[in-house]
Amino acid sequence: MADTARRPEPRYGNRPTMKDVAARAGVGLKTVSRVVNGEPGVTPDTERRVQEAIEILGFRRNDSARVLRKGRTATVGLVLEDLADPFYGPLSRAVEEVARAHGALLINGSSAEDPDREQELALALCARRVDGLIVIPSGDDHRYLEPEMRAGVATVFVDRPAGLIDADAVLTDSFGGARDGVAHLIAHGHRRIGFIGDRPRIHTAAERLRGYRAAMEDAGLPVRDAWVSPGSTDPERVRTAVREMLAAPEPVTALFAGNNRVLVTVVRALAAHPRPVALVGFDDIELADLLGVTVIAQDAAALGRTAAERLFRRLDGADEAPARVVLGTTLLARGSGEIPPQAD
Amino acid sequence: MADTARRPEPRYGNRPTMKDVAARAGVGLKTVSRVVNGEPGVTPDTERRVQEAIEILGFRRNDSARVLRKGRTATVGLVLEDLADPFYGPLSRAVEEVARAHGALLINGSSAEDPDREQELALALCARRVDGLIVIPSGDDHRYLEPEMRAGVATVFVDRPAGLIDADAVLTDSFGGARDGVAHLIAHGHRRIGFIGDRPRIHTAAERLRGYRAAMEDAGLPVRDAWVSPGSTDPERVRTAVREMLAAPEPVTALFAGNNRVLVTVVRALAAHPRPVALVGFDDIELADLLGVTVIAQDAAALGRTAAERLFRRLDGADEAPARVVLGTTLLARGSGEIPPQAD
DNA sequence: TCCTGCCATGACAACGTTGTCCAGGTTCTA
DNA sequence: TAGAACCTGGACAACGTTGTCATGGCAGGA
Repeated sequence: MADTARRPEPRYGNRPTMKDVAARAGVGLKTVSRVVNGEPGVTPDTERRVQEAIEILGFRRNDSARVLRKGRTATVGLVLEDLADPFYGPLSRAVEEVARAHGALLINGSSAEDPDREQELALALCARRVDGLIVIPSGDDHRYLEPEMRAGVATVFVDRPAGLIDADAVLTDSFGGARDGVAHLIAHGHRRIGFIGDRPRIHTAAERLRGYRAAMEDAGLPVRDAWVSPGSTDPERVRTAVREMLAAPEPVTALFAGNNRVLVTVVRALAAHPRPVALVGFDDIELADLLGVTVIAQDAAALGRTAAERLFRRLDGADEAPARVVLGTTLLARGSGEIPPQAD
Repeated sequence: MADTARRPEPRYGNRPTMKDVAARAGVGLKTVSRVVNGEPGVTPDTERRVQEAIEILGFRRNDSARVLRKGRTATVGLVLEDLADPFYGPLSRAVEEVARAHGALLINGSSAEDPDREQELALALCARRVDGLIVIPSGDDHRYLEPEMRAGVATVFVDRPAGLIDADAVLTDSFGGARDGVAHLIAHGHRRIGFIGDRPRIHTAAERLRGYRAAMEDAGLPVRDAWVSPGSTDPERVRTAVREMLAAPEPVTALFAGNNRVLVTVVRALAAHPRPVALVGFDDIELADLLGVTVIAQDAAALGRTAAERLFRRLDGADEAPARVVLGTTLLARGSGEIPPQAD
């Protein structure tokens, strides 16, 4: 027990190190390092002996130590809102593919739309010394990241811009998309259109609401307070909003759903409604084609890919000024958005 | 330039270290460590001085170094098939929540159903010395993980069992679920039922096919070769399979879809078909309720949670024998599975 | 034969942190 | 007041790897 007295916990289950391999192969430590990393300057015979020792001992290089020495982790962090949301799956996957192409791994975590949790996560990732950070912000103040960014952590924001700091952002044109969607409804004869979105705290939600108002204004149409939901993705509140808008003194004949969560609930609510109501949603959702739901589609994978590519360009030394990239949307007409206004 | 000659790359962008903080605060290195880690034995006054220095320099502890020293990374790896698949989102998220509750971060990667890529990823995670590994296997030989597991990497397999090694596995009862689903169709009068699943290489796919055959046999029904698709989730091939089964000499009156990918394609194909065809699918999918699709639902989040809890029990020292946990399924009757057989 | 130069190899320090141990000072007790 | 007990603080080594540099052997040319 004496010789392990200084080793309170079995480190990594007492794995063999390069030193052990070197001893076994009867070579120096650095030679093992050379073999493991495929560096030149090792005789085939020596290499074979080292490889055998590696095999026998079941050695695997400890990348923690490597990282400490090299100063690069080959890891990027992704802070998103909820990995379980079908919108973020493809985004995440796209980031992962780009990272993989650059030999990097991905650590990701969900903020659950909680600014404190976002900060905690992002800073934990910085403590791990990720080379870069991709953040889908929940909060609206990202000054806490300034020291990190100054210290060299490349950072790109996706889906929503950073708050109170100057940083790269890759966004979908929420304003334009919503305006197009609402204009589409107006073009099909609607004059009283309801908007149900997420909390206006969230940048995309605010932008989409702004797009809705712009389209109405462009067409010279008024917007009644009763036609705009206060904002929440909670199914119960969305259902209430739908019910109230359809029962208002000036009832809406069409609805615009501000994101995928809201959209599925609205689709369900309208399915139970006797009178046809036109509907356009922001975000495509699976099987929306079969249900004939017209949507403003955004490309989640493209968001992720674009952000990741920008991140790696920075990591590869590009020294561009922070910029905002805005991706367009696509209107997919499938029926629900082309229903004409129905009399009561 | 002389003093940086030995430093070819700016490590972590030249971040301050505890040494720098110590110098600034006029204390010893270890005292900074104590403050940072909230260890006792520091006067309030000293602590304040250190905190100030930390603030001014923008110091953040380098967890890479910490990990090297402590031998634990507080990180678990998750190897899944495709982060973009809506089935894996909730699973991933559930794992993340459990990890978070244990103070660990999650590195995840997609194998894209490629055994080599699965191995590459899993071993890369082991090289990073993740404390534990959760794997949704793509390959059917996991002997490559044996040295790692012996070396102390806790490993739990999810959704599909490990191949050729003895390890924990958390599975859904694919056999029972499929048998129940097919029995449900039989109970509604069907005698000629088609099965379209994924490649039988995949354990769950094989089990579901077995469940289908068992249900048919239990009912004394024959299974024609033409009723069983060779297995692929490729939409084109699924559509072909549907078409051929409906046009076979003994055409099927009902279909069983082996997973969510197959199911959406089958739903689309049947929507375009003139005659009603009964359908039950494995895996619930969003909006399936509105489309009236009867499914055998499995709980992806429960899979992830159960696996992660088992993993952390092991990390906390539990020394149980590897076991297999099987979670049940739920039949959700929504209409498509209750359509009676239709004459040609 | 001797020298030059190259090549394979290894010794050593350093990356930034934490665990151990010791020193010096203070407080309490006999 | 001496001694013990305690507390704060710091020096030092170690974690496992990689970059730098030195060394020794060997081939080739003069």
